[in-house]
Amino acid sequence: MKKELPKVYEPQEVEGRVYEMWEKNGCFEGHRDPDKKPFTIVMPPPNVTGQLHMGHAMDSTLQDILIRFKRMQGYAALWVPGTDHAGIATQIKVEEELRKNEGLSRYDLGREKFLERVWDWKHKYGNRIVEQQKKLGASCDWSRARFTMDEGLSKAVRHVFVSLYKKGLIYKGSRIINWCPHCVTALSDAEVEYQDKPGYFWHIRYPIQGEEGRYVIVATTRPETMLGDTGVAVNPNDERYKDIVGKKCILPLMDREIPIVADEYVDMEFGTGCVKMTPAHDPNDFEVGLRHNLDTIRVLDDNGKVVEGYGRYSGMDRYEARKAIVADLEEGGYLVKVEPHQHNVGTCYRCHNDVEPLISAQWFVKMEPLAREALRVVNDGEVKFVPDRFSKIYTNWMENVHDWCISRQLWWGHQIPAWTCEECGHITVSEEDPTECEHCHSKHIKQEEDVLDTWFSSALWPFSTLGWPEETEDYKYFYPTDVLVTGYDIIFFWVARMIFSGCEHTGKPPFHTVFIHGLVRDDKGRKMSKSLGNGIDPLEMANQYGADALRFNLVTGNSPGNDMRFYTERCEAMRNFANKIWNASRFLMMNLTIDKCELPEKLELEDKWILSKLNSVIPEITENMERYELGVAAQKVYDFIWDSYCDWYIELTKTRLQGEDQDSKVRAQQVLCYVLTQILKLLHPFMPFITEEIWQALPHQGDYLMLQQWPEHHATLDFPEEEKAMELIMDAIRAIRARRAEMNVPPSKKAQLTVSTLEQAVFQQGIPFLKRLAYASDVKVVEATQELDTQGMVVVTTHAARFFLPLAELVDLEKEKARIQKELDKNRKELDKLETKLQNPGFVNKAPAQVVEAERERAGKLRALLVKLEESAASLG
RNA sequence: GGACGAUUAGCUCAGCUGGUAGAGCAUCCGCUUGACGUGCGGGAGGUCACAGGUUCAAGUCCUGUAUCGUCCACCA
Repeated sequence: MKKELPKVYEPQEVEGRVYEMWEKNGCFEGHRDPDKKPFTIVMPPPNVTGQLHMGHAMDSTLQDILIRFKRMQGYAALWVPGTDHAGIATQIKVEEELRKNEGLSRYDLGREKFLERVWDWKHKYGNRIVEQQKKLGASCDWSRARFTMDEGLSKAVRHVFVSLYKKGLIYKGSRIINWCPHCVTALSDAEVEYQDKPGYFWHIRYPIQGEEGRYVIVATTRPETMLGDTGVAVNPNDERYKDIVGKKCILPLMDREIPIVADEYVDMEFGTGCVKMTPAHDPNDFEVGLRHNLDTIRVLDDNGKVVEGYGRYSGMDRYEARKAIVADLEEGGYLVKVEPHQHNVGTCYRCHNDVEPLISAQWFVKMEPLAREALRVVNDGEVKFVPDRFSKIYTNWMENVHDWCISRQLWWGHQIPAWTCEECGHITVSEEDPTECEHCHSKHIKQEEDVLDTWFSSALWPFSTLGWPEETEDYKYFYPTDVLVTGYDIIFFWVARMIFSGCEHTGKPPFHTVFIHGLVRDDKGRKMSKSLGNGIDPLEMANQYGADALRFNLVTGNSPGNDMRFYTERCEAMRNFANKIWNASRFLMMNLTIDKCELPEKLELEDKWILSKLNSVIPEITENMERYELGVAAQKVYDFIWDSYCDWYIELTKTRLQGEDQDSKVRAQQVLCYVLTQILKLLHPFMPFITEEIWQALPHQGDYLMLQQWPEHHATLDFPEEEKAMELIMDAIRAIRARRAEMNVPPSKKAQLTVSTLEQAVFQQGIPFLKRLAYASDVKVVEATQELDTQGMVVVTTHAARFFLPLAELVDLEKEKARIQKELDKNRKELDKLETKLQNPGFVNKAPAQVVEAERERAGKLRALLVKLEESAASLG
């Protein structure tokens, strides 16, 4: 069954076709099988309107590797894909389009019409990212794809909301929250990004009432908030201000009397020790205000403008107002000084405008009771982070978590299922839309306008996608899921919330392992971003080098949880690797006369060597995979393929393949084919396309490589003796090549070879290999004790043998002596070190026996080598 | 102010439970060896940031220092 393959692997020609084959034949589907163990991964749902970036590519690749591996191991593997409605992100995008194309705002359209537009948008672009995932080979069960605003998931959201509300874990309250005046919505603490920004520290004089000429100086970074000041605080232990506590001061510009209170919160060392209190616009002031009964006066509206009633400041934007107020303070003689000041400013994670803390009526999830269990499952190891260090980040956050603000002043999302009675004011919260107030039965009820935080629905993702709250078969079989793969950047947003939600609503943590990866950065180590324009499109890379190469690039050369830099050159290197396998397979197929791929009864030395090596690397790779050391596993596959299989084994078999012995030829093919098949399986999770394509062209049983059994260790294929013998021959080949290279002897110039050794049998077997790979025209193996006429010979030495080549005319005798001397020195030094070690009773007594034994063996080899080198030196005179 | 990560070959990084320092790229020499020049063979290049400690043995474990980076934190 000879088959011609193109000389260069063409991923573009292969990938689409292979993917379609898998998909059409249901290879990705997860089947509930009572005889199998389930293995489930839910994909972190990308934004429905998003485009695939390198971060997604890495995330998906890692998940696909895991799921393919587990599938081959015989698990009922299910990878659930889907998309997120991404409240703010999507709404902003559609609003921008609307403004650009039609000059309209969402208010012009009204809620209903606007939402229709967003759904249109979703239908138009929602599938784009799905198609992009497919290009990378993602083996998701697309028939189970979900969207966070699907009917079923929306039902889960409502169920959870009602349930938490009934337990008293959701409440509505007027609290100080983070507000984005640009997005015009409340944000949760997690959605605020703090940035160090240069600013100023304005020192302002507040006159003390009734004490002519006396005043306090407060310092602020946001002078515009003074409009809402309702007090000044000092530390109760501060001797400087003891006498003024309880007095009042006059708020400049406003001429308002505000009390001076004493509160431990104030740091005496910092600034002037006097702090202006703006309870409506600062979380700390809010707390102080509560303790001292200060008024709350909100001075900024939802758009960040000064509200009515503040004269010329009203209607000004907060920054404009800041300027005006500072100018007025200066004019009024209240401004004492201005200092440059670096401070931490909260910004909106979506639009990066400064967040304004303000008091607003919002809905919250009470976190403390939920956090308790979420901490326990991680502390008790029911949920493990890989790498482990992220569990600390998680617990640290969870221990200090504040109540979660879940209402958003948006339209796109799950509308809060709470209805306020216009007559009695009672709030009815219900899974079904109510027709009347549950308290007074009035029909005049109105649903909350706000929607829920996007992360409220994503928090339910591991179970809502499986049909929960219904007790579906999928839910019963596949839940809890197994591994969650995601970047460290959304541990708080998402992972933490999934864990407490899973615990609370399903009674179980949603997964046992959180596999965290880092960010993909550009070649200079910068974050890839739209504004920098330094993003590298994964699809472009896949197009150019193949999805397999891209995947391999993304999974090797970095360790879990660490960021990686993306180098196009590495894609190229991986493309070359794919091509290498392709050509190895091509070579095999060109020589293929068998139609069944099974091992022969009789195995040659080199066959046993490769099989034994394969046999030992399989469990290593499996273990690495199971420990999420995917990069290490990939590296081992890479090395085995390129080094052991291609550079050595294939070369070793060439003599037989091109020889006369038909049986031997067939057996070589069988072993080549067997090992290649095993290799393809090991490589498949990493490079699914090319491995499947080659496998399909090889003799095989079964339909698809992706559904084959993962390779296992076979005790009958361990051949330690043969492995060692083969290594002796390989050492010889390497040494002879090195010598020839040093002397610039081209391979075409063959030379007679005499082997002087105590391992005659081994080297007898090695003759064909020495001929082909050490460029020997003829090989003579003699007993090491035999006297040889080595006059005019170049000698190559390994610990097992000495090799003589009649190439002396090519070598400078003096240089040769120097070379041998150098080698002698090096090895003597090495042996000295070893012998010291072996004479150390500490080492011999305390080190494990096998380590000591290994060192003894090494010393023995070195001694043998030294003896041979000395002989060589002597023969040169 | 806390916590964490990084520091290994010219560059980018691996190195799992301590046991003779590795890869890719770059570089140098040689090779049309009938799978592959997206290749083959050979070489050069590291006192594993620094200082202590534990150990028979430390790139690997512990303590501290330095530099860079990230996250968290209400310092006006």
